[in-house]
Parts: sequence; C-alpha cells; structure tokens
Amino acid sequence: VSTRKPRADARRNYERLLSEADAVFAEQGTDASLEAVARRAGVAIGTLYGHFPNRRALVGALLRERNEELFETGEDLLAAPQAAQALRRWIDLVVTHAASYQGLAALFADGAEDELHESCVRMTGIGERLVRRAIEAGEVRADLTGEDVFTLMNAAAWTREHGTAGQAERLVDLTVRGFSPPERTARAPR
Amino acid sequence: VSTRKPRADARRNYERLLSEADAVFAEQGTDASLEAVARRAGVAIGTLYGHFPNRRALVGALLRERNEELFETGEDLLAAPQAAQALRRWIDLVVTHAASYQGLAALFADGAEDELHESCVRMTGIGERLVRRAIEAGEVRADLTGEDVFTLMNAAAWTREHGTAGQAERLVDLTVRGFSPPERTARAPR
DNA sequence: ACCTGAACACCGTTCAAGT
DNA sequence: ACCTGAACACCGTTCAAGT
Repeated sequence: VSTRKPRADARRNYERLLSEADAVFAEQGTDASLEAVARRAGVAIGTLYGHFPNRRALVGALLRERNEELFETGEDLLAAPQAAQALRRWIDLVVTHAASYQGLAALFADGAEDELHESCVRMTGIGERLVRRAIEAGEVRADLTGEDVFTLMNAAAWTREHGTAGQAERLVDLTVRGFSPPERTARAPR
Repeated sequence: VSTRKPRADARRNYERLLSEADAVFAEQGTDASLEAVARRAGVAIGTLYGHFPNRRALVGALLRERNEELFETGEDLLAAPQAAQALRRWIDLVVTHAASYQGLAALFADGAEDELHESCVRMTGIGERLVRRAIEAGEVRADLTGEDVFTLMNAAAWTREHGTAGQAERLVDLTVRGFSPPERTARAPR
C-alpha cells in the first residue's frame, strides 16, 4: 500500500517527528508525552497520529533505522572464533543498546504484531543462532535457548534503567556463568 | 507525631482505602488510577491524598501488612539446614510475592526515603544474611552479595510481569547456577 | 493527500470551604 | 480533625474542517 511519491512536506514532517522523538525518548524515556514530540517537531498532534497510529509504531520506526548497525555486528559475531564469548558480546551490545531509551525493555517484552516486534524477532533470531553454535561447540549447556537469552537481555536492560549499570553487568555475569555446561566428570587421558 | 485517638471515620476510611487499593492494584497494577481507588472506597479523592501523600506511600502501607508473613518465613529460612537451598527458596518467595502487583518491581528498584523503602531494606537484610551463611558454608562463590540477590529478585519479578512465569523461573535457575563456587581443583583423598 | 487544532475523556494534585 | 469536590494542569486520541 505504498504511494510512490509522498508529498514533500509529509516526508519532511515524518523525518522531523522521528528525529525529535529520538531526542525526547532519549531524555525522558519512551513514556514521554507525544504532544511534546509533536510540539518540538513543529507540527500539530494530529500530524503525529497521521504518521504513527500509536507509540509503539513511532518507537518501531525509530529502531528500524537505529538497529541496522547492531544487526550487522550480530551477523559478524556469528563468524567469531569463540562461540560463547561471541554470545556474551551480543548480550552486552543489545543491553547497552536497549538502555538508550528508558522503557524500551518493557516495549520489547510486551510484544504485539508490530514493526517493533519485527526488531525483536530479528534480535531473537541472531541470539538463537549464536546459542546453537555455542551448544555445538560444547561451550554452553545443551538446554540453553534463544528465549533464555532474550529474557536475560530484557531483564538486564530493565535493571540498567531502574538501577546502576554495575548491577546490570553483575546480573549478566552471574547468569552467563550459569550458561556453562555442567562439570565434566572425567577428562579423557591423552 | 502520632495522635492517640484518630477519629472513627478517619480510621475506617484509611482501612477501606487500603483494602480497595489492594484489589485495584492486584487487578490493574500499581499504576492504576488513584481516583478509581478512592471511588471504590467511597471517599473523595482529597481524602485519599489526606491519608497517603503519594502513590508510593499507599503501596508502602499496603506492603507493611502484607509482608509480615513473608519476613517471618525469611527468618525461618536462616535456620534451615541447607544454606544455598534456603537462599534459593527466599528468592522464589520474594519473586512470587512481588509479582502480585504489576509494577511493584519498579517501585522497589526506584527507591526513595520511604516506608516502601523500609520494606526493601528489610528484604535486603534477610537476603544478605542468607548470602553470608551460604558463603560461609562454601555453597556459593565468596564474592556474591546481597545486592546481587536483590537485583535478581527485581529482574525476575519484572520478567514475570512482562513475560511468562516460565521465563522468570528460567532466569532464576540460570543465575542461581552462576552463584555456585568455581570448580574445586582437586578433592582431598580420604 | 495531508495538516490543523478543537473536542472529549481521563487523570494527578492542590486547596478553600465545609462539618 | 477530617472530608468534600471544584479547579488547574496535563495528556491520549479522534475527527470535522481546512488547504
């Protein structure tokens, strides 16, 4: 349903809304007043709703742009030599990224048939592949799932929002330690 | 600054506000409309504010009553035979308890000089003693702190709110596994 | 095709007036 | 000493009217 040539002012308003939303959400979190976003973008509130039917749509459009780089790094990590380390690095990256807007973790976790949900799916996909690789390398326990990783990332991002970065890092440290496979009973002699 | 004899209607309003707040928060979370609470309690909104200057105060008063049993169980756990198991049980109890009102984890984590904060302090206190005992028994790593436990409890409670109970349990499982002390290098012969 | 902004509903919080 | 409820500020969301 894409029109080929959006009106020039519409395109400009769309862009300004996105860039002001980025600034406002970074300052005040994703619960910030949408009226404030419209005001700062210099348009009426109805214009904002014309482009984005709800808050999730606005955040979703915002992340589509912001996430490109993150996803590329994620793909690269799939080729990194140490599977478990790569997984850990991915977790740290996403947690840091998610903490850029306060409230984002909740939007991720709540889910809906959304563009925002698309971001989650892509994130989960990369996480799942990283997990599978680490399992095959015997570097994490065999029952670890992509969902476990998704859960941890959201929980840690939320902890960053509502606590210190240190607490969040510590949570990730401890949980990732729990990823390790059970102790081997005996080591084969050489 | 406590008056000895509060007026009978004031006392009744206070109680009704507490009990309706419990119901409303259980249904709609701690972000629920305070007007709705007042309405259901049959008092004007100003009466609610007269008794509780803000939302945190209302939740705090609510928890003071609700937590008594929890804290008693916590004290009992300090005498349980297996230190690490007791710690784990404590975590599960608090997570379940905290999940009774959606949004409670955020109120816990955000902190302030509050009655609500008092509940957190008592919770943290019990957690710290359970951790110390488990460290002394050599059942968890020596660098584990009460704050780690507090962080995990909040993160897991939040996960329960914004996901499934299964995800939250899994997060606790994995993290608690990370509590374990590093593998012993050798076992002393008998 | 898009934008405007008034309109409606709802809420948090305060406070002058009552009893 | 406590309660009432109007008042103010603010926000989300819709939609008829404009261009």
